[in-house]
Amino acid sequence: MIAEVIVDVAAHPIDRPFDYAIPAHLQVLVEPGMRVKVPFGNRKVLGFITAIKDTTAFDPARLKPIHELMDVVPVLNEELLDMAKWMKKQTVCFEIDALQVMIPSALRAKYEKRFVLNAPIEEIAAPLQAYFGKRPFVRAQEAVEVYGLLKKELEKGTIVADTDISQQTAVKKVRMIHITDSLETLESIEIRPNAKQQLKLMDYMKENLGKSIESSQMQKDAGTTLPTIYSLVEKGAAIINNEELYRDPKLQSEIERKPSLQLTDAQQIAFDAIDGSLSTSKTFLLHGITGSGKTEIYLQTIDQVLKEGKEAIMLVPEISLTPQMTLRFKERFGDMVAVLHSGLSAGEKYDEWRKIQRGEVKVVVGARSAIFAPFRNLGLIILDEEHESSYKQDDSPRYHARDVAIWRSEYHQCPVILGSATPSLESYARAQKGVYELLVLEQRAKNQPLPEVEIVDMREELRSGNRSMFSVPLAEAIRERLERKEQIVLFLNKRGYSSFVLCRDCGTVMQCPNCDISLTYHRSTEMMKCHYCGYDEPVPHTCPECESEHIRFFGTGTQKVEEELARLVPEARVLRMDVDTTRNKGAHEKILSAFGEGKADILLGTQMIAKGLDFPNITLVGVLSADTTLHLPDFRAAEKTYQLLTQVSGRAGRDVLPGTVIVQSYTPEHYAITLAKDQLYEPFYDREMAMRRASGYPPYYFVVNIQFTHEDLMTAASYAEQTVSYLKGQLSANTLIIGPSASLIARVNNRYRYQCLIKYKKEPKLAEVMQQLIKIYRSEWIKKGATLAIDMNPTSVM
DNA sequence: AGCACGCCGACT
DNA sequence: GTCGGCGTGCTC
Repeated sequence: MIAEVIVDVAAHPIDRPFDYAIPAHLQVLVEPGMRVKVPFGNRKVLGFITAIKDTTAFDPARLKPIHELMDVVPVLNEELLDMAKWMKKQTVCFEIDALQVMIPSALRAKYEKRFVLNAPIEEIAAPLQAYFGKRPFVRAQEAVEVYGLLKKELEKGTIVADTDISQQTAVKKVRMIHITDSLETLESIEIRPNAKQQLKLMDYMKENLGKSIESSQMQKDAGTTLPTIYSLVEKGAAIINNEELYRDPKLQSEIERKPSLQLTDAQQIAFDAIDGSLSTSKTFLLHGITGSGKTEIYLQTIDQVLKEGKEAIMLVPEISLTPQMTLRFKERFGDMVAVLHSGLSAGEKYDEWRKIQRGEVKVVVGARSAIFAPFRNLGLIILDEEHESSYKQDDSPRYHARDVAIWRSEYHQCPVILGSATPSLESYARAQKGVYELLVLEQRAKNQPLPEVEIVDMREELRSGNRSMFSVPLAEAIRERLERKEQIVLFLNKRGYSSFVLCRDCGTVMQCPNCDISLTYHRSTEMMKCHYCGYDEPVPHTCPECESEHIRFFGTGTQKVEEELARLVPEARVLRMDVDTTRNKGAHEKILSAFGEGKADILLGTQMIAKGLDFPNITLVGVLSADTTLHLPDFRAAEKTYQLLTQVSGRAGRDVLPGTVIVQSYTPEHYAITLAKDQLYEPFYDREMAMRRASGYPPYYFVVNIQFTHEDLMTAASYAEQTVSYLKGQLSANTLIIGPSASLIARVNNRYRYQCLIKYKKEPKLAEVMQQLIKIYRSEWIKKGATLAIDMNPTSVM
């Protein structure tokens, strides 16, 4: 028997199966989808078995045997193995990357170099002996200072180098003590009268007959020690056992289960349409304005799927995976739900994943990667807020969860629901063409009116002498709400709004030495930081160029707004929510719940507050500048602005109190802003589609972005140039090839970035041409230190 | 990607 | 003389 293995080496020449002999003792155990340790060249690596076969095209005499089997149960099933092959083609990634992204990071390999003793310890140099304590090895990291000595031993063969491979996080185990349920057994046990500890523990056990208690807990409760427990275990009072434990099993039973809500007529129509197609691979686009009750439709559809004995995946963007959201699912489905989000530790994610793999849960709620949940009998996939760009992974494998969802729906013959108040143009266009079935919810579920939106022309404000970031109407509205004890949300687009340091004498803005981007001022740490490469340095007191002391912090970060707000309304209690204040685990939730409890009047934040904020007392939403996303050099700028404004407006007036939204803009006449005012999606769609058609962007054209980086500007440009002329020769005449041009941020980490763009409608040879391009890159450019990244269907082209 | 093999300059 | 620089080639 021979196994095809995809090894854990992400490199072009390695990106294919390698055949290995399966040793006799493993032959009954091996299955595709299991992880194995295999010899590869002169080292050992982890790999995935993708197939098992009887013959090989390779010289059978030179086959190496699998070194070790890592799993008893495959971590990937046949569906996911097939999908990896599809992803490799679809996204131009390494198959190993596709496989790795499907399993929890805890299962990914950890390689650690070690020096292993290969002779009695007395035979090695004396200074080295101390490094090996009782262990037969030292980690290479621990022994850097005696590297020279080690090298000599390596030559003698008294020490050998080795790589230890393990998975990153293990299954958590606890020592459980199962006390016998028979009082007679306990009473028949003889304990010497002077063994006070044992007698005390015996009393404890008699009180807890038949119970299973964690040993640490028992030690605490009974005031005893582990050896004492062991002595009673030996006498037959209890059984000791190491057992698997799920990390933090959030006491499901404490969450009160809640029944379904009554659907409105509109919800019912949408529900019926989906319910009638549960065994087809149809894709539905559920277009419902904010607050129209999409979630209730999801919940009831999932309920139907569960009744049929199938499973469901519910994807949400990471930022809207709030405790409120997960609570809602747990209330409905109890312990049938696993939740996967970035706030979990690797171990916790692994545990949630195992619940799915073992069939202990039937519903998964999670961010992008939850689309790979190893369900076997999938009945429904939902992508809420389907337009969100976070559904596309921005490094390899650059997959879009929507595409994976549709692939899985075909595999399982189950429907996909794409839900959004502001669908992506791609999805809406498909719905128009009848590829997806469009379902519309036009009314808010509680029938509240849409909030009133006022657009303030900031140019007027400037003209009338108001140079602050708060327009007169916004400032007034804020004061008014404060008086009425209502709550306010102020929203600041993060992009383009980081604070920087400017010298007022020479005009210098502090730049990152490694990247073409200005450094961002971080007040909490008093550091200047580069958001691209991580470079940081202390805030200077004088200008680094002209040594002037007239330097000032410029720009409008949330911190800056906070300061100005303090001058405007000193009495207001302000909560700030941005990357700085939410860095710690759970900080996000804390801020939100504090705001919900009315501990602050104003919530000030970036994108992350645009989602899932559902508090009845919010009656004013202010958008400080709607323009920042609008003028980015990206074909999706208008779409993103429209989506953001709609999303943000939806935060106001969600309950009985009517809401007002004030949007400040320097280009208030732009259609993305005027049409978002009344949530006129269709007109926006038509306008934007016309723009896309004219400029040759999705959904009219497919786009591929190819980016080069190199230490030398001219080299990067030259490879991009060569690529453009190569592509022009290979691709069809009506395909547009744009560039090469420098990327928006032309240098990151001291590497120059050049890119070119392919826009095509039909290009049957594309995959092949990309493979050819990779071959050229591999055979020539890679050696010269270039990198190449191909992004099929990028969400943005900046 | 790693790692070994292999062929030329500055040190004990 | 040797240590070590990184070019080249291979990995079932």
